[in-house]
This record gives sequence, C-alpha cells and structure tokens, in this order.
Amino acid sequence: MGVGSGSGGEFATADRIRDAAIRRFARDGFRAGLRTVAADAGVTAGLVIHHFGSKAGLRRACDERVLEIMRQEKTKALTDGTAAMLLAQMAGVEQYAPMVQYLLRSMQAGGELALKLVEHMITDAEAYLSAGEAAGVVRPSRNRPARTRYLAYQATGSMLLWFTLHGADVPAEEFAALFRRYVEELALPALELFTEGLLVDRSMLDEYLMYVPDPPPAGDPDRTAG
Amino acid sequence: MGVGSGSGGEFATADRIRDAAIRRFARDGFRAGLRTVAADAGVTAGLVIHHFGSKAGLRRACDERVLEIMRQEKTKALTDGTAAMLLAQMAGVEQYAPMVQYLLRSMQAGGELALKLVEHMITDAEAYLSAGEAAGVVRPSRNRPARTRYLAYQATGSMLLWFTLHGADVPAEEFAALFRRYVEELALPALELFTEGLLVDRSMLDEYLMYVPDPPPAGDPDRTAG
DNA sequence: CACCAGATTAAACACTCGTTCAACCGCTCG
DNA sequence: CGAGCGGTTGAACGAGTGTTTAATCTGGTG
Repeated sequence: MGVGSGSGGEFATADRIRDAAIRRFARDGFRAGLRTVAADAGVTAGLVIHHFGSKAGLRRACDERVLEIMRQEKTKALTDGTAAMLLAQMAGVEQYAPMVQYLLRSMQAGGELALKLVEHMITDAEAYLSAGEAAGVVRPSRNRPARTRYLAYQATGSMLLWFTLHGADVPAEEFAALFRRYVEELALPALELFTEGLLVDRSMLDEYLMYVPDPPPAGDPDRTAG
Repeated sequence: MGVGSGSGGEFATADRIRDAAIRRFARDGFRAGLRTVAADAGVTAGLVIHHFGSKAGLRRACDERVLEIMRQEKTKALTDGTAAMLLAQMAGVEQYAPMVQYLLRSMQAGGELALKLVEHMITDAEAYLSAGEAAGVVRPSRNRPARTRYLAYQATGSMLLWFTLHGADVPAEEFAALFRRYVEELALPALELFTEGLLVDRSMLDEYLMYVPDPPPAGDPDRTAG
C-alpha cells in the first residue's frame, strides 16, 4: 500500500515524518515548529497536517511510537530491572537515544505520555521490589506502594532535573555520553544510601512512627479526608 | 522619584508588574504573553517593555526577586535544614506560594535561576550534612560531595517531577495543599530509606567498590580522562 | 504660566505559529 | 485514453507573539 518504490529499506512518508518529529522534539522541545519538522523530513508543513491532522496528532503519534519501542525494548533488555538503567542502556544505542531524550522532554512538559510512563515504571518497580523482598535482598517496607512510588519518583525526577539543567538540548550524540556521566556520578552515593542508609540512629523514624497514627495504603489518589 | 501618590501601602508600578508576572508565570509557565501579565497588573504591554526593556528583562527581574525572597526567608526559617522543607513551609504562606511555584517553573524550563538555586541548595545541604556527620547522626560517605549532590538532585528532582505530572497549573491555593500532600506522601519512605537503607546485604556495594578503581572527588566538571 | 521629563497608552510592525485551501503531480483503474 | 484519487506542494489566513513608535497624560520646576 502507498509507496510504490518497492526496493528494500524505504519508509512510508508518514513514518519518516514521525521519526523526524521525534528527533526534532527531542532536541528542541515541543515548541519546535511544524515547518522545522517538515524540513527535517524533506516535506512541507501542510503534508504533516495532512497525515496527522494537527500538531497534537503528530505528538500523539510520536508518543505512541516511543511507548511502543519502550515496551519492546524492555522485554529484550537484560538490565538490573531499574528503569534508569534501561534508559541508560537505550541511550547508548544510537537509534534509540532520541527516544530517551524525547521521553525526558515529555516529562519536562508533563503530558499524558509522561504520566503513563511514570506509572508504568512504578508498576515495574513494584514487581521488581516485591521479587527482591521475596528473595531476601530488599528490606520490607511499612508501606510498600508508597516506597515504590517514592523510589520511582526520586530516580526519574533527579534524572529529569539533571538533564534540564545540564543541557537538555545537546545534539543527541553528546546526549548518550551525558547520560553515562550521570549514571557514573550517582552510582556510588546511590549504592551507599541503599545499603547503609543515611542516618546513624533510628530516632527520627521512630518519632515519625509515633507521631503519625496510621499510615494509609496511599496507592490511589482517593483522598477520603478525615 | 516617580509615583507621587504618597499614601501608605502603594507599590511602585514596576514592582506591581513584576509581582503580577511572578504570579502569572507561576500559574501558566513562561509562555504566558506580555499582554496577559500587563492585564493582570492593570497596565499595557508597552509599559512592561518600558520598565523592563524586554520579556527577558522581566524574567530576570522576577528571578532576582524570587532569589532575594528565598534567601531572606531561608535565614528566618526554622526548618530541619532541607530545602524541600523550606519550600514546603513557604508554600504554606499565601504570599510566598507563587514564588515557590515560580521556582518550580524555572526548574522545569531550565534557566539560570534554576541552576543557581540548585547549586545553592547543594551548598546548604553540604553544610547541613557535614554538621550532621560531625554530630554523629549522619553516616560518613566515601565521597561526600557526590553524595550531597545526589541527595539534592533526588529531593529536588522528585519534587519537580511530581508537580509537573500532578497539575503544575493549579490556582495557587490548591498549590499549597498539593505541596502538603506531596510531603506527606514521601515522609515515611524517605525516613525508612534514610535510617534502614533498602538492601539487606552489602554485596552490590562491595562489588561496585571492587570494580571501580578510584572514585574521583567529583565536585567540578573537569574530566581529566585516563 | 511654560516647559520638560517620565509614565502610560493605543496602534502598528514584523514575525512565527498552526492550520486551511486550491492546485498539481503521478499513479491506478475503468 | 481519461477519470479519479491520494500524496504533495506553495501560498495564504488568522491568531498569537515581542517589540517599536508616536501621541497623550501627569506632575514637578524654572
């Protein structure tokens, strides 16, 4: 269907536009114009609209594509289970680096994809931490869902902030190196904190546990006030 | 100089514009137009330019104002020393809530103010953690600057992500409540992690320490490769 | 009073943006 | 061959942006 030139590696034009958009949005953020995206793909702005209906439609297509690749790579990847490591690994692959950067842009802008991705990461972390608990390598928590959310937000959020401050608009090759530097920089403190904690005594935690009557399940956003 | 109406609580017009801009940028982000800001302040767009030269100039004035208030409040505040708690406390004060929200917007956009603020927080955390170490309540680290940066990025970044996802454009009264909910949600997991750690055994940390030959000071970005 | 300087405004300018429209091209099918 | 149709283009539109400019208002000063 569509393109007649039957030889091997040719993409359909819509796919080419979408991929160019992912790269451009990753580099410049979502305020990049349609004409810029179109020029990257070697077409005109009108054609982008023709294929995707609107800029929002184009973004939706990009979101779905990134999510699809993300899911597909997750099943293939042999990481230690943390989402940050998966992203670090993907950022090293030249083909996927723009998608990781796009994802960060998405979190920066706060779209639906970002929310979905973070919830996805939380679900994965839940499974991973539960398995760790069962295997006896992860300490149990007084409120496992809350801890899972906390850890996911810490890991993802610090990554987001780091990239927002240290050049979010790097040209995609520096991006991978930047990612590597980020992981290297936090590896030691993270391992220290995870195995040894930060505080020497338990007084702060005990005070909190005494002060707060009943820590709620805190998994869903129903705020049944009391 | 300037406004002649000498009666009590009147602000100079430029200050009124700047404060309106802080509120508007806090609520809508920096893509809010000059005409909107001007309307909020009861003036016209041209006057904003007349007073601040350009939109960038207005943003600079807002940045300086927020930084000034931040510094001033920090010396007054009696918090536990962490920046997150300072922000939580300030967000509760109606007058300062927009500034906290503005600060988050700034981090979202990645300006110079954001970088300055984060570095500021890191410096403060350094002092706070050093004091904790000296007092024997905080465990020493194999690389204290790296740990300080790590903790600051985690705390600030997760806060930023949380607000980006859960309505960064709330109308400033919900904002304070949102902030309170955020602190409540992470208090228990944070205390757990800080006092008890996450991992049961030390194998991961020991493996890392064996693998990495020499953890560099990692305070400044000079990468003397080897 | 005349005069000037600053505050302030309304209008216009130049530009970008997303989107629309009419036309054109190349192909397939009747 | 000719009709039709989707892919594609270039130009235009309308709304937005930051900024400029000329004019008006206002208040203090010689």
